[in-house]
Amino acid sequence: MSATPPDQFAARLIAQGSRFARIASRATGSSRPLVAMRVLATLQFDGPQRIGQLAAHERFTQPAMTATINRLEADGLVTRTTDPSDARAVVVTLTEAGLAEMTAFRAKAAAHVLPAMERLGADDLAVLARAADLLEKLADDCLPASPRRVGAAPTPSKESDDH
Amino acid sequence: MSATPPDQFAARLIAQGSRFARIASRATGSSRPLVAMRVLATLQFDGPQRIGQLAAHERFTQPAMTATINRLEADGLVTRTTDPSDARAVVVTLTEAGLAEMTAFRAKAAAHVLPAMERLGADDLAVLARAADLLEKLADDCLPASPRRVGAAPTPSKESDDH
DNA sequence: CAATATACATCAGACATTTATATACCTCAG
DNA sequence: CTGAGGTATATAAATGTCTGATGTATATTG
Repeated sequence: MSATPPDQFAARLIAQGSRFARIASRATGSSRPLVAMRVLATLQFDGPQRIGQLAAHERFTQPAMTATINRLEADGLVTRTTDPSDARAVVVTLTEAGLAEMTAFRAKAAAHVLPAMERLGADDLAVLARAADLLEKLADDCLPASPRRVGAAPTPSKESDDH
Repeated sequence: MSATPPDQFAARLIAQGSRFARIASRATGSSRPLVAMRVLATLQFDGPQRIGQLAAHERFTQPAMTATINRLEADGLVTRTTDPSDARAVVVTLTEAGLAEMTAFRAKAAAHVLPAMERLGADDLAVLARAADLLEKLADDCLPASPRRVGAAPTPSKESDDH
């Protein structure tokens, strides 16, 4: 069943996932980084979040997420409020305009991708739907010790990065 | 079968695909843009390619692909030769070092993702394998009129972009 | 052979991301 | 209640990468 040997499996998933995301996203004409759309979606489905939470979720550095939120805030897609329980923290909330932008992005993505999908069988569509869930889970599992108090090795190393 | 309504399907696939790719790729410690690894993989599996072909395949502008190839060439991962059949064109070829870098990337990706995959059942693994194929096909279908002489509308519009 | 199209390179400008550092706030031992 | 140390975010500086415009060489066509 696997045309690709197991050691190529992960890399192929990374390559095809990123290529599809880029090409489909560009087809929508969106001029915003993909991470911005992911942040908006996270805010929509998981509710308001702290900057640090969002950064960890996307494997971004905190300054990069601050900058991303700055841009979204400047465009009126999110609002920044101080966490009443911790004055250091900032809670980011999706605005009506942000929700509208997400909706528009989804519509454009659907318009450009669904035609190709319609050439697939029901089983393949089910595969893609399931794959989206699995990719989310795999990504979460690849994040460094996010679950609370796991007590695993604290990974003291520096962990270089990419992009 | 679908927890997500159809108009969210494409956007969710984009979001989860890009997030997984980023997180898994960063876990490998690679300091190279993902597009560089995709280019190397393309050169490995599809053989030497022109700069323009590679740019179209990744939906990159030609100057961006030229710069990407410059960096790969500077690191000795690809070589540049003039196409004997067209002196304007440049053919990019994978080197031994380039192949080695791909192999190393695959090994690191596997090392970081396979543990999470092992918690999945055989059916889910099959879903992911199939999904990689489907994502590739969908991405190809989203590319603007790449197939030769289709005679379709030449898409005269400007098509803004992103990232 | 001249006019036009193609393939790639180069350049300038814009952005995004990283590391390092600063600031404000919280927690808690003493 | 005070000060040390940790946490959440902001800011600064450096780096890298993308796009659009343009230049150069080659190919194609009438």
